[in-house]
Order: sequence, then structure tokens, then C-alpha cells
Amino acid sequence: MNAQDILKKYQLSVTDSRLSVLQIFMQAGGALSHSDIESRLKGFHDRVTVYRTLQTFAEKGIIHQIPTIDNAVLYALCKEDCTDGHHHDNHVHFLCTECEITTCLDEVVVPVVKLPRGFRQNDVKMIVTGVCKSCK
Amino acid sequence: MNAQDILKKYQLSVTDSRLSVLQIFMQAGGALSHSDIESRLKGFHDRVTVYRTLQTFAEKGIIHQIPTIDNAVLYALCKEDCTDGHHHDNHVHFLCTECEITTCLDEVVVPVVKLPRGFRQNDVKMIVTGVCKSCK
DNA sequence: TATTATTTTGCAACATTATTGCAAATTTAA
DNA sequence: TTAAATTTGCAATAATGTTGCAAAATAATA
Ligand SMILES: [Mn+2]
Ligand SMILES: [Mn+2]
Ligand SMILES: [Zn+2]
Ligand SMILES: [Zn+2]
Repeated sequence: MNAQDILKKYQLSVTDSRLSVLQIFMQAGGALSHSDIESRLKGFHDRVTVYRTLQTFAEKGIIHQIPTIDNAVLYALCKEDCTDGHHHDNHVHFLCTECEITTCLDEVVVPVVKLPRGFRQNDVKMIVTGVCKSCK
Repeated sequence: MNAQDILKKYQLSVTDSRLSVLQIFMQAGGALSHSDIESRLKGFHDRVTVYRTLQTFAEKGIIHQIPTIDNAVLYALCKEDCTDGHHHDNHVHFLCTECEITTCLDEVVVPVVKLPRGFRQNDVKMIVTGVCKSCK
């Protein structure tokens, strides 16, 4: 599915900036931060537009967010079945300390965890740090 | 162990700001962000000092960092056995969507996960979102 | 296709958050 | 008590994020 199809699928107007951001994600191997995207756009679009685009994509379920410990949330494309408020990205994320690239390990499902009595569980995120296959 | 003892244990000078920040952590139930701490200090110490204090504490293994998806890294006190570069905080973190408090579930160990061939694993972080015991 | 309605964009202005250098103050070592 | 080492606060600066609004682009309608 190409960029334009994705936008239409999620009922978004097809615009230049949205297409560009989508294409950047599709080319990138791993997850990207706001500033990663900004720099790859090489000034073609405004910073504010990028903020709004990422927010829209996340809300629609086109991209999902990956928490980090360095004040720079990462974003990555979702697989098919994410929709409006409902993401299903229960895979593990891997941050390589060598190449600094964060990847979605789509095939690695986040293991279940048993919480103490009284806790109700909604969503789980798991971030593994280490050395990736390429950098080994 | 009181604040002063902790600082001495980790071979840090005992200063006013460090003691205050430590005490804030000890009183707080859950994890705190930079701005949480800043506001609790009520202007008694400079923002910059808080940044440097948190960084020092994290490096020494007095506090550990909890990733979030809203550009506001959280910090929480480590248990006994963390040292200089080596943290051992392999417990699950729980973010309650009601009270917005993030807590360390010290008794819940992060489950092991099997990565694809070629990946070497260092550290794992797991953040569960839901409704906590108190808010149920 | 031409016109209109709706949405999106870029800019400017502003707000918040984070980093750095350096002198003064504090803490520790002698 | 004094000297050395560390830490702090301030100022300046940078980086990041938000909002309002008019112009531009897109989508819907005739
Ligand atoms: Mn992912
Ligand atoms: Mn913890
Ligand atoms: Zn790597
Ligand atoms: Zn709660």
C-alpha cells in the first residue's frame, strides 16, 4: 500500500506534507523522532506542520509512539490493523546502543505479566536495549 | 537509610539541594518528573541545579529513569543494589490513567523475552498502563 | 469544469524546557 | 583554620513545543 492509499484509508486529505512524512517513514528502517523527520524534510515543510502531522497520524492509528528515556518520543508505522483510537502494536521495541537505531520487532510479542490484585491492565510497552543483529 | 546516608554511601558531597531532592523522592509515592521536583522545591533551588542533581543521581544509581511517551522522563528511587553505571531495576512500572501516578511495582519482575537470533540483550523496560489499585 | 466549503499549511509570536560558561558560595580535605 | 575541590545560581543561549490566524491547498458540490 502506497502513501496515498494509506491517507485515503484513514480518511485524511492527501497533502504534500503528509505524503512526504509517510514516505520518510516507509523508507526508514527504524523508528523516527520529530527531529529526525524534520531534518529529513530538509526545510521543505514547517516544524509546526510536522508536529500536527505526527499527532494526526498517531490519533488515526497510522503510527505508534515509543517511549524513550531521553525526552524524544519515537514514532513508527503501524501494521494494518490499527484504527482511530485503537492501536494493536503489542510488539517489543529494540534500541541498539551501537547504531542508536530503534526497531519494531514485529514478530516478538510482548509477554504477559501478572499484576498485583486490584490493578487493571490496559496497554503494555516493552523496550529492550542491547546490540542489534547488524551491529553484532 | 536517610538522605544524608545515601549521599555518603554514593560518595557525593552533602548539599542542601541534594538533600531536598532526595527527601522529595522519599516522600513521594510514585515516580517524579523534573518539573514535579521543581515545583515541589518551590523556588528554593535553581532549575539548573535540579537538572544536574537528577543526572548525578541517575549516574550513581540512586534513581532510575522511566521512559514515557509524553516527553517527560520520570525518575524514581532505586533499591539498595544499584551502583555507578549498573542499575538493577528490572521491575515493572505502572502508569495509572486515573490518578496519573506512575509507580514502581517492585514485586513484579519484568518477564524474560526471547529475541531473534543475533540480538544481544542488555536492559529491559516495561511500562504497563491501566487503573491502579487505589483508583479502581 | 467552475464554484464553494472545508481543511491544512506556514508564519509569527510566544511559552516551555534544556544546556553551557563562569564567578561566587559551599563543602570537603589537609 | 586554611586550602583545594566541588557545587551552585545566574545569565545567556539553544532547543523544543504550542497557539492564532490569514493564505493556500484540497475536497465537495453544483
Ligand atoms: Mn513498533
Ligand atoms: Mn522503578
Ligand atoms: Zn545496531
Ligand atoms: Zn491511580
